[in-house]
Amino acid sequence: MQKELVDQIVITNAEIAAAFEEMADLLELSGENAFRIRAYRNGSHAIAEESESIAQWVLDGKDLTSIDGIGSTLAEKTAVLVKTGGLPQLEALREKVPPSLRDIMTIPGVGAKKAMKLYAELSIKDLATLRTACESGLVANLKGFGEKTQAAILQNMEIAEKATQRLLMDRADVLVTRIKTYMQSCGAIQKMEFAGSYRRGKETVGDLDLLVTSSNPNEVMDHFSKLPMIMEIIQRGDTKMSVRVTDSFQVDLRVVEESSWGAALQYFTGSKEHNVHLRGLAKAQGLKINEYGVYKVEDETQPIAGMNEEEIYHLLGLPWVPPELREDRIEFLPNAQEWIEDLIELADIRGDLHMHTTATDGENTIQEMAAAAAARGLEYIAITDHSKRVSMARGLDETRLLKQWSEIDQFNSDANSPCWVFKGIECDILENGDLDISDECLARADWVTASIHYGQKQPREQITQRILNAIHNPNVHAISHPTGRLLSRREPYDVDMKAVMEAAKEYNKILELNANPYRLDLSDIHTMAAIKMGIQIAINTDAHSISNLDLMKYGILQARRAGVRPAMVLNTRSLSEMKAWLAKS
DNA sequence: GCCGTTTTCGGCCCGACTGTTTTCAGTCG
Repeated sequence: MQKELVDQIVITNAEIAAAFEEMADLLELSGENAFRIRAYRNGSHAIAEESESIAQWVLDGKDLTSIDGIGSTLAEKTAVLVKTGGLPQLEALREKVPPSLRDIMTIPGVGAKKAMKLYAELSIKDLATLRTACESGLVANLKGFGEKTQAAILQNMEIAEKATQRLLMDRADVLVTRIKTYMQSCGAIQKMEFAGSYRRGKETVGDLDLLVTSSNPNEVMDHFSKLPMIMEIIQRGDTKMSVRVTDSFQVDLRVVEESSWGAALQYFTGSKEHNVHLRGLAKAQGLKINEYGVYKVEDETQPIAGMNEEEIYHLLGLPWVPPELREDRIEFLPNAQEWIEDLIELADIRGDLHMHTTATDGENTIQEMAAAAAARGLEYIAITDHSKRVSMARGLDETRLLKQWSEIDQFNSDANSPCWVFKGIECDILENGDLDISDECLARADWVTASIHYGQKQPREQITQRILNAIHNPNVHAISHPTGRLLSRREPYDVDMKAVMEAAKEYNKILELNANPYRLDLSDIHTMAAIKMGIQIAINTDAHSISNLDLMKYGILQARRAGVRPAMVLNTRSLSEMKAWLAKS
């Protein structure tokens, strides 16, 4: 590929997706055909989910219509976006509909129709003018609005601003545990489960969906309404109730009959894409699925399934699909049945190959980490403290590192040691692409994982080349947190992951799936791409304390979302297999 | 605008809740 072409790739998948999402919003505001709007949203979603650079596809002349949800029109528009950076149709729509109306649509209870009505009747274009109009009572006078709507808009405006916040998985777990514990004291509840993106193990959670079975919904809802952390009850009907808890976070409660448990659990677990696909399959077989059960189209009075999820999937000729896979990415592929049962589980993990000690920025000693790992059933760990460039963490130079390794040798030689410790290092990849520890020293390590901590803002080619340098070094076994993202905090480095993966494949190097809920790096999408190429991954906690060893479960969740099986993961090997692997590489 | 074992037209998941309507539209998930 010529240099000029590389320079032209300025638009990311996320930017293309955002353009189509804006098209969809503006088309919706213009009152366009709902299916056309959905087509743009689906296209946006498909491009955001694609792990390879779509811009590169366009420049390589590859056929975009091979992506599900992209037809000839969206393919053409994508090409225009890539080549010109803009889209004439989007510009025209922005002239017709003020783009700031999209902000108004983020207010709960205000959709396209209401936003457009506010604009047409009162010239309201943004949140500020809307607030003024509400405060002066103008909005309540509009046909179809009224006092309650006006008050709700005022109240929900601040929520709209906070609504972009999503909870990390560990925070969501805390909420879930607290709510579950509280709800368990309600005698009217038989079954209870959190559904939605939480059950699917998504990297962040936008709200919580609590599903319960009971023959007395009112008693359940009364109990729920007394949940100590509730700030506001948003709505309450016969079977459904929505509340806002601390930090504006929304929790939905749904009460169903025991006979609908499976159907409701399936329905509310989602994702939307998975459910649309599933209903399509049902329809093709003359069946209809809703949250109450599965029905024959010719007789909708009596459900033929619905008690549990298994019977619903089996009725459609499918294996039960674990919630983590329900994103309509790989779970409906013809061979899914073969590997779904073999999906990785926490119990498959035999070791942890990334953790820190008191020698750098960890809170516990080698001995303490080893004992805690053994207590969690692990056979081995690798101690991978920081190298000297990471001065903030008091990174190790060669002298201190060799001293730590002799300490580990001594630890392993003790017959009473709780688990085996590999002599490792998280070696910094310096800004100039060199490694932070000499090759002579690295050659004496059992396990070297390389990662970037500085110069994260470097241009794509430079960052990518640094990681490639590390992969090319024969002493390096793995790349840790390959994209450097911190969820809700920091964007990933501008790195060409396709090039990284191709090099990892060629040099037989490991890519880490860092299990820390802030990182989850590799992402599920990148993990999926990596295993498809036959790259081995390692799922590690990057623990800085004993308790951090428990973060492994979040890495497992993401791996399951990517369809990872135990054989694809280095640290599912037994100690003897692991030693043999390291001896060869 | 997308898509195809009902294939180039005619479908596209569908039900609950709220506020406003007096039988339903808009919004949400």
